[in-house]
Amino acid sequence: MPDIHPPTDRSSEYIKQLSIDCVVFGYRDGKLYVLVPELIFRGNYYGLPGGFIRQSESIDDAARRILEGRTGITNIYLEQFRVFGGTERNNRKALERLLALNTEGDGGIDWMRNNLHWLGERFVSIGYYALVDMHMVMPVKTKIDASVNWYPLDELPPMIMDHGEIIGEALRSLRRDLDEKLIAFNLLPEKFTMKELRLLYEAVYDRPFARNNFQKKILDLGVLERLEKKYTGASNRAPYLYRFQRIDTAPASPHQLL
Amino acid sequence: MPDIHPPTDRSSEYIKQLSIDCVVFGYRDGKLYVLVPELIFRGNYYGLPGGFIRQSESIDDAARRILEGRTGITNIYLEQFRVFGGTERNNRKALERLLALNTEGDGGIDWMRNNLHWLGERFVSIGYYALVDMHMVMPVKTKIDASVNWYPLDELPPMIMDHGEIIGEALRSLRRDLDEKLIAFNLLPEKFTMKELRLLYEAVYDRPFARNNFQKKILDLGVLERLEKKYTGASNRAPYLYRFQRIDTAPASPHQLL
DNA sequence: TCAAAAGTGTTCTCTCTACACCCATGT
DNA sequence: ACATGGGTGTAGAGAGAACACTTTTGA
Repeated sequence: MPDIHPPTDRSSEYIKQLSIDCVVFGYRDGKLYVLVPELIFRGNYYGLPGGFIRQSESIDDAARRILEGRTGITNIYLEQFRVFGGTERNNRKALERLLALNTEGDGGIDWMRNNLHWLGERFVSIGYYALVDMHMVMPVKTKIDASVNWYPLDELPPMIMDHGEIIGEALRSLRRDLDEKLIAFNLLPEKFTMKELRLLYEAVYDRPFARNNFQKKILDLGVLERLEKKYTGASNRAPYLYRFQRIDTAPASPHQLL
Repeated sequence: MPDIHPPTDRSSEYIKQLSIDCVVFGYRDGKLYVLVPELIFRGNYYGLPGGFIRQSESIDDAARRILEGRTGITNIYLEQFRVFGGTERNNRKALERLLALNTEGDGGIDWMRNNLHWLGERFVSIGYYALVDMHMVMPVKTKIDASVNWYPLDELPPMIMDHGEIIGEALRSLRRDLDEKLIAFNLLPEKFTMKELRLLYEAVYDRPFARNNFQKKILDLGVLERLEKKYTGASNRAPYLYRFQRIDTAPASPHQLL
């Protein structure tokens, strides 16, 4: 079980009152999903995966470390999208109440109780969104998680604090960036059909795209490589598989090309 | 002389290691300007106007407070655009060197020396850009400024740390937002001619816009109110003045309408 | 009457959209 | 053969760019 690298006695190892919250997007079968851990408190509390920033690492590195710990995959596509800095972003009272209701000596609970002086302060949080291939992710619990699961965007559990709003802002940013930065491919497996890509776009923008026009628009971008056909056994024409165009011999993942 | 509200003995009043840097854009005579204070150190050091976040205020409020102190105007259009969080963002060595070279007991120098334990840490900084009507601004020095002046974008002085990069990112964000959010009017006086607005666009995007097409595009937005003509005394047709459309009777500044 | 600059209209092109048609595949 | 769904082409609508022309103003 990975550590979320929280403050310990050496809490000065981390920047105080500054956190990172990550909205991890995944895609499967026509739906966008978000990776949401359930907290160990009794009573169904859900919060975004997050963490803190070490004195010796950049905020981007911190976000990457936090996400690699939660997803088990490296080289994640990450985008900083907004800072949340309202004065109401303080956990002390809620934490004290929850800790009073959760007295058993669970590791995570103990840890939070020991670090309440730190965790109970007002936090400014930097929002990152991540795009991952859901099939590559094995969600990993930290010691403060009861579980970590994927939830469709339209069936999110009630989120603590402003984490619901953070997801909303992440989606707005994703919609703004998807076309411009050509990052949709980070949500798909290496090989995919045009229909899969189109359904992904429809899931992100929550609207239909005309089949033929979408194909033309995407192919005209000139970033896809057409591969072999995909025979599914269905009694219809087999679609081609495509791959995001890799530049020369670089064995890079898509987002590094941009 | 306003205070920049920095840490004092009661440094716990502020969030540590977290700062705000502001890129204040102004426009005049076909050029974009940025408000840049010169620091009191000998040797021409220029840094963005910035400050810190009180425990009792949101980051947006902090940015507003910082800017109101520097410009003397309220109701400033503000946009958070990015966080800068590299590990190299640490002033200690540079500060110690500068303080050693500036031994006279100036108020600002003393204050920095007294707060070096605080100011010398690594800082994560939230970037805001502001759009103001240059003619309304009376730049105000804080105790660590030697002067505060407007500089055209293409004649910026050498900036400390990563402040040059911050300005570049602010401009990129401004270019992305200008059309989408209809915020150009915050850079102009209340009444302006179509040519002034067009020259502003040309300054922001550093490219020409066709006169007639620009006029059509802007008027088709339906947000401008045509006022009386502006007689300049020049021997040519007098242009109309326009005003950003106010909604009903609200005496609001433009950005509040969005 | 003229030059300068503002206002306005027209055409051309390019892109996006909608509709149509053809092709491959397994039953 | 036929239903199903993928690939491709074409005509129409709309946005944007280029060009032209008219109007106003003060010398």
